[in-house]
Amino acid sequence: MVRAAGYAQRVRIDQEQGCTIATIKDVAKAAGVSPSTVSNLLNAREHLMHPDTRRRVLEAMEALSYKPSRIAQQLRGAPNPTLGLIVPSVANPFWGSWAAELETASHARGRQIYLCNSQRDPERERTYVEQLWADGVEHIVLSTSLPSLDHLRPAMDAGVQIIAFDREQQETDPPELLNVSVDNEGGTWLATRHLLERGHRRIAFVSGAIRTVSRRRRLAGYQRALAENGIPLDDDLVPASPDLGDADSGTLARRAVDALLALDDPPTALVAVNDMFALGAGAALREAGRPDIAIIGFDDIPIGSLVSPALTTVRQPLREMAEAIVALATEPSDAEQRYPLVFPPTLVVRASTPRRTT
Amino acid sequence: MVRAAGYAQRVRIDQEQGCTIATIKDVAKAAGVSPSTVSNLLNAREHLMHPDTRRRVLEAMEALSYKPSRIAQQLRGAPNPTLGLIVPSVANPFWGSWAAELETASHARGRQIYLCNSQRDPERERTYVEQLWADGVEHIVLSTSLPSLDHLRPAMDAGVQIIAFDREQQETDPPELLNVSVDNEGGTWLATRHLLERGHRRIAFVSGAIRTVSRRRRLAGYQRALAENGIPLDDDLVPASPDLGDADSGTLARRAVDALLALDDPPTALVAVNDMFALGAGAALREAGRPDIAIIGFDDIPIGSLVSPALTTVRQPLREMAEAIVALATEPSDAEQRYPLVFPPTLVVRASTPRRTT
DNA sequence: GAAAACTCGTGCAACGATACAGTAGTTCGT
DNA sequence: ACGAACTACTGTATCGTTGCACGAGTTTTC
Repeated sequence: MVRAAGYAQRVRIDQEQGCTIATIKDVAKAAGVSPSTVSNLLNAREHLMHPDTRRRVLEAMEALSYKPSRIAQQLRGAPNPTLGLIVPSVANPFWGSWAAELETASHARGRQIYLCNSQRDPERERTYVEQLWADGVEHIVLSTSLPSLDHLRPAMDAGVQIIAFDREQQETDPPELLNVSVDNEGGTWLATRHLLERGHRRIAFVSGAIRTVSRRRRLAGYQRALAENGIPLDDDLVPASPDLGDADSGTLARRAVDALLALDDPPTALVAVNDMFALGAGAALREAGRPDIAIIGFDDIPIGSLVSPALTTVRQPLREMAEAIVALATEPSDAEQRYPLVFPPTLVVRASTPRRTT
Repeated sequence: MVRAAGYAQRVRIDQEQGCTIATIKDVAKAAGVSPSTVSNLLNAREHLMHPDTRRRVLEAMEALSYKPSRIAQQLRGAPNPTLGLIVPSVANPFWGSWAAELETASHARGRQIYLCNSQRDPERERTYVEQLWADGVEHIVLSTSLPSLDHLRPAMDAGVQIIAFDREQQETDPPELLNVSVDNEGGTWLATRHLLERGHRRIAFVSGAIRTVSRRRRLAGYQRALAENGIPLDDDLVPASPDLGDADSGTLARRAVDALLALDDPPTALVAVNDMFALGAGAALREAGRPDIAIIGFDDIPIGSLVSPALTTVRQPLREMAEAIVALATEPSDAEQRYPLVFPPTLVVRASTPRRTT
């Protein structure tokens, strides 16, 4: 609430040193016209000035290397063209890949991206949204799986368009919220069916805390596939975890694997909630001398193809989703017809899911 | 240069719908005082108003859920407290970890971070710097290894403080530029010496294009360690690559490994320019049936401990470097004495560098 | 030949917040 | 009793840009 005063001094010192940046008035003076005329030129109203004037103003702008102050423009109501992107954890390669993909799609339409790291903390999520809002950013892609988005109401009420990613629509969602996501339930269903086809019957589900919308759906897909094949659900095969796991998913996966191997009737295959858990579980299994146990991941992060055995996984169509989101932010009405909001996953079979042998 | 006009309309429509956000005038009117008084309260000048007035103003602010417009404050010269961070590739787990680390250090001092992805493109680097500058951001951490930073002169002249990361100081650098980096040359020297101690004599260096300051230094460290041990340099052991490699380092590493294995006298150990190349090379070696060849990476990304064999690597002290950088941005004079600008790396020995057997 | 229309501009108020000068009204010192 | 000092505010100009109303001078129209 209370802030130290006196920052205007700094600006004044800069000016005394001659580090001043040119304003519209400087350009106007240099060109011998009024600021209004310069503004007219800048705002596509060139038709109401003489070509000679136009040229003089352009020369003055060039000479002073003038750039309009976006802060002043924003004060007048101009939007900040930047797209905000909030992710749970940049240290997690999946979110890094996602950010890179959205960057590419956004850049193709001439919009830059500010990426923010929420650490899955709703409070940080809120402060980043308000920070972006304070900077005039109009569109925010919120990669979150929190069931409720109430903490963002103030910003949404103020007109910030929020597009949620990795979070299928909930009943309690406000109507202006858009949700773009892969079909999580369908993805783990594919994964589990793949393991069933390879002869596995005792299949575990390895995950951090199942507290997000997407993880609930992934668990549901695993359960549906088992149920459809007449395999009874066994809670022992879904070890509980208190933490969500991002950079530390290695530790969590290891703990889950230890619990599974300690069972009287351990599983022959694992469905991991994502690739990071799959990699962690794989390392734990090899250390425990059970490299025979099959593992399938979810996300298809690039590293999955570099490790050995290469990871079988469920691919999220990141490129297509990124394009849809950027289109939604750029031309909402048009894009809402062209793109779905839930995208189909695909199975990527590699070496980590061998046929059951024993 | 020329932009579509008419955005003030949007604001007006919002206001008609009642979505108006409270301004300092609204608060003043509601509290029955002048805007100046509200401003005085906001700017730590409470001593010059009656306690009752103070209370009324605070109540009005609360009732209208007023937040000062930072855009207006910035127009008056207030700084944007956000820290800008530009990285070459968020899809690369090392840069993701670095961003997360800087986020944590920065958050501890109450400053948020805008992360920008440059794709190693100087032009993008420039537009992001100017974007951040346009938003009033005063401190930018530029994670780049480009030898020249001339493209950022305009912003630096305008007073934007740039702190370069992963780039040791160059002679041509302007004096106001700060460079924070790990001792790259010392790191690969450590790595190479470790392989020598394990009995290896024929050691290759696997990298993407060696076009950045940090990679040149890493190559130099490898060469120095060999020279110090009387091993002649062999260009065949440093396969050239046209691309730098980030998300695609798997492919590049594979190509390098193929070239090395085709030699008459192939290496028994590899020094990789970073962990991503090390992982890619490891996969390629296993596929080629040569899992016996030792590999050491650089960076110590979290995944390195999850793969098998776990990756021996050179750790960058990211936490310490992040703290130093945030301190430099927050209290420059103080921090310049407390922290070094070049940080020592440490060797992390795991399973991927066995003693030479044959 | 006067009104209308067009050309090429300028002046002004506003966006929201702020620093400083100014100004009533009260209290104090001598 | 009268200026000085204090308290508790307010008025105003400013940051850089913009849209609209206005205006002076020239050309066209009937």
